[in-house]
Amino acid sequence: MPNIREIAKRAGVSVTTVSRVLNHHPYVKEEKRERVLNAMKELKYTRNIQAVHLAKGYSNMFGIVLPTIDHSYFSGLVTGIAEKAQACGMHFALFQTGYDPLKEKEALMSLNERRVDGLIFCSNALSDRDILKWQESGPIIFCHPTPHDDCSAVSIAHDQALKEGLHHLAACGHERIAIVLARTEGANSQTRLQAYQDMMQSLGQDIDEKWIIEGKLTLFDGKQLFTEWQGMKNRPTALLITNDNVSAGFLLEAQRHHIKVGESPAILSFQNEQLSEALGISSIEIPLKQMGQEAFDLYDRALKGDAPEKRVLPFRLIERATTVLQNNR
Amino acid sequence: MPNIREIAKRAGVSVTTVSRVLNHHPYVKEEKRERVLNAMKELKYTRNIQAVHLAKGYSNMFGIVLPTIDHSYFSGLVTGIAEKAQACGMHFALFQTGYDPLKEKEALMSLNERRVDGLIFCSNALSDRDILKWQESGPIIFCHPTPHDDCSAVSIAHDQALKEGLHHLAACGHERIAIVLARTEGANSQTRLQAYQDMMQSLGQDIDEKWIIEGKLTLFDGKQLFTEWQGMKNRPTALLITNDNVSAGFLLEAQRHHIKVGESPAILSFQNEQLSEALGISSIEIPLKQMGQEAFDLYDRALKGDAPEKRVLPFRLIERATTVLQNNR
DNA sequence: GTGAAAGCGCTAACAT
DNA sequence: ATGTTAGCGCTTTCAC
Repeated sequence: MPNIREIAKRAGVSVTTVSRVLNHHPYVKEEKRERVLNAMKELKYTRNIQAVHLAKGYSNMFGIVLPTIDHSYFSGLVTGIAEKAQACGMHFALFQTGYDPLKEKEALMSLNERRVDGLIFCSNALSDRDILKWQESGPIIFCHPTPHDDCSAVSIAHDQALKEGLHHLAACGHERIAIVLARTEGANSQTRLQAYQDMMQSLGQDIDEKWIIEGKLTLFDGKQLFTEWQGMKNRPTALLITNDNVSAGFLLEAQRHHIKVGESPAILSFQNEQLSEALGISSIEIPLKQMGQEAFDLYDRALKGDAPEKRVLPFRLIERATTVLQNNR
Repeated sequence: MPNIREIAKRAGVSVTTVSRVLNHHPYVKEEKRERVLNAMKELKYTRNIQAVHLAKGYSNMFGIVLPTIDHSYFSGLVTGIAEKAQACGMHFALFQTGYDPLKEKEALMSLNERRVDGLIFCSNALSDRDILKWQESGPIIFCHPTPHDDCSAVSIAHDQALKEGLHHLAACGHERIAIVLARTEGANSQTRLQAYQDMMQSLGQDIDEKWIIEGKLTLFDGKQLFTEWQGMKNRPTALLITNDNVSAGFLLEAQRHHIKVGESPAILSFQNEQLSEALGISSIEIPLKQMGQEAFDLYDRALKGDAPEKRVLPFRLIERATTVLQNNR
């Protein structure tokens, strides 16, 4: 593995010139540039990126932090981030946390010790505030609404989407509406629940505490949810489910049990991936790819020193078979 | 950002001692270790991992190369790899290629310039042989059967699984069986097709060239496949589909068209993710997580200089509703 | 335009 | 046990 010193010797120039060629610096005579390029070819030179990193002080590498990549929500988000990153010649490491605060801290450690220049949090267990303490080591971007104004974030207007969803269910004739969340999150969960409670109150509907269901993320969780729903004494007639996989699991399990259409609860989902379209599940579209792209853009701007920015993306309610006007309730 | 020199000064020791403390070297007096640790705390020291990488010559970082993370096959595989990697304190970068050879080459470049110590290829467009040329820069692992004996690989016995699948379909009374592949791959595709052809011949069934279908990877592709199937003059009565998402798309589209059970073709799928269970699709289980774990293990061993190794994991045919005994064909 | 030389922050002989 | 010192391979002033 030759280094630039050897290339310099071979080409009869200084290491500086070699470095200039390497970095496309303009001030190099064409003739010398050629000589250097040839020497590189002959010696099969490849730069040692680690040395570049040390000398420059950054690595063009960032980290994506998420609970698990094995879920369409997050893999969709990552795909969007990756597209843009790749176009900029940036690389990224993946940190899977399983919502373990310790693992999230490891990602923050990687930022601290400069393994990555910055981090994009797709979802986090630690509080946003705690995470932002590490910002002096590099930019941190969130993919959910966050109240802190010293950081950039991208998201849809979750509260508004939730309200619109409830509105839709109400318009379909439902009053006994349950809400199904992915997990118990700190601040976000609170605001969402608040929106739910406000909305239900305005419908004049008391909330059964069993109607607030948390910790549902996968298809399997959705199947279980159906069983739980069956076991409820005070069954909701509609479910607002914050993830397509859960909705699909619920619906498929309902079908497997040959639940009659009239008896199955209405389902309004979030995300709108291919699966919910194929199953005819009404869903509020979350533009994941775009969200990922914007997240990267925000990261890129933060790197350049731009001021923090909040971006709110549009959502769209897509009506399908699981939410239709009810007359008999 | 203090460096070890400053820590050394503050603690009244040499940089070597600081380095030793940092690397848990045994030969350090407890008292000095304390002093160093204190100095670190006081100055809020964190090591610069880039400098460590340069000095050591490796980075404990590898790359995972795949067409897209936004597919349950690959995200499952990555999850398995990540679990093991994380347990070893290793990090990884993701390279999404979309089966673009140029992008695969970029990943190989990253290996070459030591951004990563090695690569795990989940699936590749370039030939295995071409990829292996880069092995002098670091270990390369494949996640499919490969004939080259200078590399490690993990997979299930694809050919055997395919044969067992065809056997099963034949046992259910099918003779006109189509095969649906993810894409036109070089060597792998050939051997699979060979297995298909051999098997069909032994069934005494001529193959309609339209029964060999390629380029199907997603749920959406599966929906399209149904339409294509409907349009065929010489319709197969059974489909061997190499991916659950495609199978699900096909089945759901069939259901949407109210195809009667007897008229819908039998489906035997591969992968066996939650979705195929929920939909009652017969599927040949591919132990993705385990495959990922083994892939990492192979990588780890290759790093240590162990000899290349091929690992073949067990598969399992799970019968469900889409493959049942037919009497009327 | 070009080059000498001083880092970047850490590791690892080697000497003591 | 501990310290001195020479790298690791590149970038980047600064002077010419």
